[in-house]
Amino acid sequence: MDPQSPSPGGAPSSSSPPPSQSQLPDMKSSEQPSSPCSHSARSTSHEHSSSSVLGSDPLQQHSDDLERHPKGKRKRTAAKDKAILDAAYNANAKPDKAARLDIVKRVSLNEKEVQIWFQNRRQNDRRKSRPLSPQEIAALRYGGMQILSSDAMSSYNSSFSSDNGNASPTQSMSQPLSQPLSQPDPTLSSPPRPDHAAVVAAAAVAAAAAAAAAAAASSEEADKIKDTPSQDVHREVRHQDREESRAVQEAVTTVRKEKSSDDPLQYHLSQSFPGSVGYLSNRWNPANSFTMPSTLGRAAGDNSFKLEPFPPSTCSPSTSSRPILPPPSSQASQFRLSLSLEGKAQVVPSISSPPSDTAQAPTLAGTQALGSVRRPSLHRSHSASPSVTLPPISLLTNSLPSLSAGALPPRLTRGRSRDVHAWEFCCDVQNREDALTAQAKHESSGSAIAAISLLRSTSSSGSPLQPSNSAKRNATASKVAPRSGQAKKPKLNKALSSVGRLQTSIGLTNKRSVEKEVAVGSDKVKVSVLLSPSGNESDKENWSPDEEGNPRFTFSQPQSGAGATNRRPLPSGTSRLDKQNPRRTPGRMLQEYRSPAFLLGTRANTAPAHGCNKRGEKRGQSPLEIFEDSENNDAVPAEVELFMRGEVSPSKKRDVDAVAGLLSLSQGNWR
DNA sequence: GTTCTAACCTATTCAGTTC
DNA sequence: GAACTGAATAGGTTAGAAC
Repeated sequence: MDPQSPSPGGAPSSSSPPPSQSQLPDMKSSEQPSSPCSHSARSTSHEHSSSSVLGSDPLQQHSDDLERHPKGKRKRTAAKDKAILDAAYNANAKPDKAARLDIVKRVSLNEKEVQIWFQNRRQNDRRKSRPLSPQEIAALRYGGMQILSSDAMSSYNSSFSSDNGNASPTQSMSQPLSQPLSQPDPTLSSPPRPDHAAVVAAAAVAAAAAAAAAAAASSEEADKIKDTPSQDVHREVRHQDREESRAVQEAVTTVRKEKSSDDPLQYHLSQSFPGSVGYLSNRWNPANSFTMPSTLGRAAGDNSFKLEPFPPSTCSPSTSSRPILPPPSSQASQFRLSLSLEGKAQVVPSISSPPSDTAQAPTLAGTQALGSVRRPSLHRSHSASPSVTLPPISLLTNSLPSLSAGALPPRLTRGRSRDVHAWEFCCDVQNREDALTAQAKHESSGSAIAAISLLRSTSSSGSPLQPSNSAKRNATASKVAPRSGQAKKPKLNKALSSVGRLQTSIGLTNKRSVEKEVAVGSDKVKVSVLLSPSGNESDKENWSPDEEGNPRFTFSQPQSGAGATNRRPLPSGTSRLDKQNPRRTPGRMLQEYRSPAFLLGTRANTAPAHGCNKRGEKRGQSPLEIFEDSENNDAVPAEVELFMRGEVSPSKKRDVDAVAGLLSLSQGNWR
């Protein structure tokens, strides 16, 4: 009304016009009936708006058309009008018709515009006031930590969702493997099963017993952190006030800082909180647990990987995290691969170590130097004597070093990073295998085939050679490996990005890409690439490798029967995917399921090639060969290299040993 | 009970403004 | 030019009144 009526130009007129078009329809339905009354009032009070509203339609339309359509410009509410509207809104966010009319009188806007303004205002307030989602909160606060939290979340959730089928299989897989050697290892059980908090809790408890003392300090910190998030959530919920979420968060953060020392009890309370809050708190807790350990004390504690994720919600952060951490580090022995499968295999790990390296690498990758890390990861099998296993790893590392040295260290610290590393390791393994196979081929056949394979491997992308996939893959991989720095880096990048976004749809995209690639070419190279990306998505897959350092298991799983065999790969993959997804939309869930399946399939394609062919050969031989390799490796890394190089069959055997060993262990050996 | 009207909500688009 | 904000629209739902 007031001055703004400046109607002249546009406001008033504009106000009238806009309604004309948009409102015309509305007018038909709603206003016309009421028009009589409103008209009178409006006409009296507001000529501009009333006129437009009332219905001097022709005039209005003309003006509207002229004003709006020409440029389609929109008028912005004048400051005065806005002030009036704000006051009115504060007084009553949902004014009835009478109130609106009253407002219209005081403003240069017509009733419809006022109504829309209130609608938009309410909508805007809702957006601002609605409580932040845990993810949002995490994002705001922790930023980088989000990933971890997300992972934790994903894992945590996935555990719930996937518990059904996957968990058991995973457990069965992991347990048998772990049990013989590492029954005492809470970590082994826990890692494979991010599934339930209960399991995690149990593992955490066991681990806690061992590392209780050390955990105390860190636990306190973790509790503090956890507490803070929960508190924050509560506060935010309380504050649903119109304060902007940011302001609230800031306030919360400040409060946290002040209250850094909260009782662990609060943590529980936070968990107990109903609804979103509790959910948030839970997330926070897990996330914190994850983050805290890594961030707080143990930057170096590679072992934390597995452990951290597991402890998630249920377990007290401190206890969970620490117990977990210690076992992996201490346990990290190379045996793990062979252990479960065959009693001999346990010792064999040295041979298996190469394959296991991949697995190990992921596990340890986060933790420490590549070589050392890998070995420890392999060592998971507590039972396995670390000393013996180490040599094979070194051998493996020899082939790997370039790759491992570069990228691995950085991410090892975090779960995602694990995944990435795991992938890398997987790739490395392939590379290793590739190198081996390539060498073997070159040496043995040395013929055009090897050269061709190499060429194809170099060309990688469309390599048609699937049949000889393992070899070719290896060749490609091997070639890539040296380059691997390059090729792998990109992969890593993908993984990283995906990691960052685990929760987000990105994972889906990655999966899709993977699927497509697989479906199309199923080329070895493509597969490897896919794997790396999947690594992101496939925290699942990564998990399997990471936890047990059994990427191959994952491979085998797809083959063995994505669903049927409850072995890790599927369960872990599905469960995790599911778990992560569960949070997300069901649609994602589905996609993720698919993707996992595809991924599995992809891997299966890759792995199967290795495992299947080789298995058949090796199963009979595997043990013996493995022992030989292991022994040789143990004896002298150089000898191992010699094996790799000189022995064509041995090189193949390696692949077989690694893949087949893992597969056989996971499948045949186990059962 | 059905239909109509008015109001509301959510999601989205698009223009305007700011950096 | 990108990002943000706000105005406007479209589709849908619900409650009340009229038939």
